[in-house]
Amino acid sequence: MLRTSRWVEKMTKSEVLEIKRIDNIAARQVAFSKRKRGLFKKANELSTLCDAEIAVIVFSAAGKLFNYASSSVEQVFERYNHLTRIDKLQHPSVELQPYSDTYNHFVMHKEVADKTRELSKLNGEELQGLNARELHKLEKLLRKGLTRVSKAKDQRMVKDITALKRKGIELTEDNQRLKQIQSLSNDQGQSSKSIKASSPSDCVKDSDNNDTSLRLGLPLFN
Amino acid sequence: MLRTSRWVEKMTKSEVLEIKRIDNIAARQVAFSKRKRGLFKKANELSTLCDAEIAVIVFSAAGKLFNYASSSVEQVFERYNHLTRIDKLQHPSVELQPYSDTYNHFVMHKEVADKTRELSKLNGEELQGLNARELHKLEKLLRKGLTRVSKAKDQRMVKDITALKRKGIELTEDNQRLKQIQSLSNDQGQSSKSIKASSPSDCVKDSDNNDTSLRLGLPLFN
DNA sequence: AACTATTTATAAGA
DNA sequence: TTCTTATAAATAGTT
Repeated sequence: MLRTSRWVEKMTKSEVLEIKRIDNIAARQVAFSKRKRGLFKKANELSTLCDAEIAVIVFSAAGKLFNYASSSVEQVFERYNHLTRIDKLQHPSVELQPYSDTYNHFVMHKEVADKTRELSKLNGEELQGLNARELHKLEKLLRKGLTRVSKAKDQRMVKDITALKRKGIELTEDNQRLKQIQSLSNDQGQSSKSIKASSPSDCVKDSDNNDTSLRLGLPLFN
Repeated sequence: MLRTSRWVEKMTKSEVLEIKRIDNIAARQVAFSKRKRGLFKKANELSTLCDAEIAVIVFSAAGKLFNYASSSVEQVFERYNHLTRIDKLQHPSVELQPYSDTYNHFVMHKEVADKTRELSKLNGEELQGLNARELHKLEKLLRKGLTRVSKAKDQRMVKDITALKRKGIELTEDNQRLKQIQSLSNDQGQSSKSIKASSPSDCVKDSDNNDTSLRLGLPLFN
């Protein structure tokens, strides 16, 4: 009798405390506040009692961020990424699950997705998963690194182009002087020859290069 | 009497349940296992009941990783970084703490360090915090993005340089022809004039540029 | 791992 | 939000 009545009582209670989304907004907010506090307290106790490094990140339904960490969230992130990336590189197959905890059934199906996602990221393909803001951030990072590396190359090339232009100007000037002199010569009686050859390459090979010629030997890419 | 005895009893118990590191290794491991399970359960309940997105990352004293996440750890990381970076950029001063939870006293001093670290990362300085693997990955990413963006610029500049060189060669050839013609003229009796002016710039302004001159108007950077 | 005594968390109500 | 209280849940110690 007593046994039965207690069992019925328990069933009734467990229905009340069923773990599913609380529909009443006010009740949900109150529960969130209380349980969040409880969760952080538990995390802190576990960390202290058992010498564990813990981070708990919570986003409320409204999107507000709360967190607890025994050290710092960033430090835990780095440690996590470090470990899982090594694991993922060493165990790319899903079967070799390196994790074992009593809540694997919550985590398992995510781990599969996470691994494949992580791997494809590592391969540098499939950046589609990243949102616009993430991509923007990546782009800015790329731009920043790009700037430094390409600046050196640009400077080199600009220098080359400047030198070539300067040489070209000098040559043009020389050319014009020569033409002037020639026209003076022509005025003095000699008939003119066509300045331009039919093909410039005709005489490239046998031209020995003096100091105004354009064999600068600029290394474009080294 | 009863009251007093219960109070004394409670004091004794509370000493036993004091939150501090458990020295006995076996007891600590058992507690870790039990409490980790409890923590993940609480996290799952909070997530389900209150529609919250949660990640819990736990490193045991031995360094083993355990985690629970309502969605995925990576997803929560991204959301966290997303939010905190915006916050940190908008509120660089320590006084404007955007977070309010009951465990701020655990988190506060870390947030200061985290913020400065995060900011300096965004500024592209102090990449020292990243390990070799991270840096290598970043480097590869940078190289990849760099390749695409700088390829266009390179092609443009190479084209410019090639064009300049070609023009220069043509000019040199013309120059040599002119010199040849001039030497022929000199042989015919006229005394030679110095080809080079004292300063080339002397005649730059009044030279009207013909088709072989070097006013190409190449846009190096637009 | 299972049990139990006890503490702790928390839902409901104020 | 905070307090109170009844009750459920977690867990330390023990087996």
